[in-house]
Amino acid sequence: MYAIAYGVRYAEAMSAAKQPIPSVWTRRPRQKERPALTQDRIVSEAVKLLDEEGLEALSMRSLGTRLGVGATSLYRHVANKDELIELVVDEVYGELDVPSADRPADWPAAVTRSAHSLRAAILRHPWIASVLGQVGLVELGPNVMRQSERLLALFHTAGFAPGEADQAMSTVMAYVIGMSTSEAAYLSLLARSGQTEQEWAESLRPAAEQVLQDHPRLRDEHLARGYDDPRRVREENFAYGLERVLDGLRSRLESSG
Amino acid sequence: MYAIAYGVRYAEAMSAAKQPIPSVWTRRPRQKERPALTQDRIVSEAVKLLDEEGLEALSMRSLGTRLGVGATSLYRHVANKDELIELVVDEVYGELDVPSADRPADWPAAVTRSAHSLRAAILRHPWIASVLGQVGLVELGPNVMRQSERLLALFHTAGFAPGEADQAMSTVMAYVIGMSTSEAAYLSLLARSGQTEQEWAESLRPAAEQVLQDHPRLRDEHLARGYDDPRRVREENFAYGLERVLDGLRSRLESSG
DNA sequence: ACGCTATGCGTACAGTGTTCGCATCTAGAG
DNA sequence: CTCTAGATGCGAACACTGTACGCATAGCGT
Repeated sequence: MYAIAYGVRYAEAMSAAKQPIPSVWTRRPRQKERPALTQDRIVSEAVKLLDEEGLEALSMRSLGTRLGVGATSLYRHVANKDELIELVVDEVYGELDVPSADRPADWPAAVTRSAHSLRAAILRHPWIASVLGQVGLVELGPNVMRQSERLLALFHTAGFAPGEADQAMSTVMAYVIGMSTSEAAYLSLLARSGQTEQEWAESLRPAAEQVLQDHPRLRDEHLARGYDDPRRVREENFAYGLERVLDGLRSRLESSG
Repeated sequence: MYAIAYGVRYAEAMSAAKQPIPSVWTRRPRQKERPALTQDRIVSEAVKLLDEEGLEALSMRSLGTRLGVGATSLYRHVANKDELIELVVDEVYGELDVPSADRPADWPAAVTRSAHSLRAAILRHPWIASVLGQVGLVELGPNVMRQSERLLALFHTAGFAPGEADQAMSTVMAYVIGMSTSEAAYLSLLARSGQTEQEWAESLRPAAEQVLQDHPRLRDEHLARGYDDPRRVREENFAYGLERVLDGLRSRLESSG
């Protein structure tokens, strides 16, 4: 498919070369037709593809096609698919909104905002749940480092000592990632099923109730909130846990400083 | 390979059938030679394969070979590779040690123990990090439900109201999973590199120090504890965060009850 | 005008998950 | 003991994957 398109483009270039005034046409035709394949373009197109069609739709060939390029051309700018995925993860971290550390007393609000921003990014790109576990060294990505540095600043100005600030940050990050990736995995499954959440829940209800009969406590919890708007429930659950985590950190800060 | 083995077995059965006393030999030869392919056997062999050779070594064919069986035979007992993975995840949850809810006051100790047990299971099977994000509905697995029910009991007897106990449990689970899967992902990468952690750290040091120059706060944190035994550091980090989470939950319990 | 280097790409290969239809084995009924 | 129905194993085949290799080309510096 792209081979045909390329053939056409190539023919145009050839006929243009026959013109007596080559300078204008031969100088940089490439730039206009194809904005030059670059790592940035590959990565951001990969994110788009992942958002639109999900993780299993990302292959080197499909990505190449979207960029009007052969699959193997990508390997000039990216070592392999794993590296591409590392880059994609770092790209997503770039979307975070971490406030700068101004007034020390505001740290809980600032961390809360960062946490919600991370959750939102994960839910915007649910495929990241499947991918986070495969990437060993996220920590070295430039965006990850930039945002970590900013987040760390919040904990430092809050009064956490060096050596402890990192632990506090990791605690919050672990909570947010754990909570959000589980949400994202669920939402991915839902999306793959093609149903709305209501339909899905309804079709699952008989099996669920069957299996909840032997688990009274799970059943009680389900009955307590199982019929509210699920999106709202998820947000409340996230906020609840985040408050507990921040409470725990705050009390530690007060008792030690 | 297994085709040859099967051929031999088959020939034996045929020659045995010629004997005048067939009863002993023809009755149930199958049972002894091959313990009958069953879903349980498939799942537990898959776990062994994953532990020994890692996630990318798990294919239907390789798993079949280990069981002395063709790849496609597995599909009689398992719908999918995805389903196999769901089963495998549930199997791992079966290893958890969640104390039963006896004395209400002991809940922080009991939850702490459960948390460490979950972390240990994840680190014993590091591949689970890569796989957790792919499984949408872990919650319905029988082992997951059993352990959740037990964990929930801890929070109920602690005094958390129905509707809140689930939130408290999710908070702890999210923290533990977030922290442990990130550890596991790192350890998987390390294992794939074939190096010891010291070698690995040493070979990474120049690049790391280079990149830490522009991030003074990350650098400080690194210098504060970067030279201790990394395993110990990870355990301390985990314990620190867990204490904060439980503190937050405890203070919530005291202020509302 | 000429060569150098970076870039694109077609081909090929080994390996994947999964479907299909055929052989075989096992249990139970007559 | 025989016969049959259903469960189980399996080889071949298909569409698709990531990626190594080598050749063609483009654009730049001389």
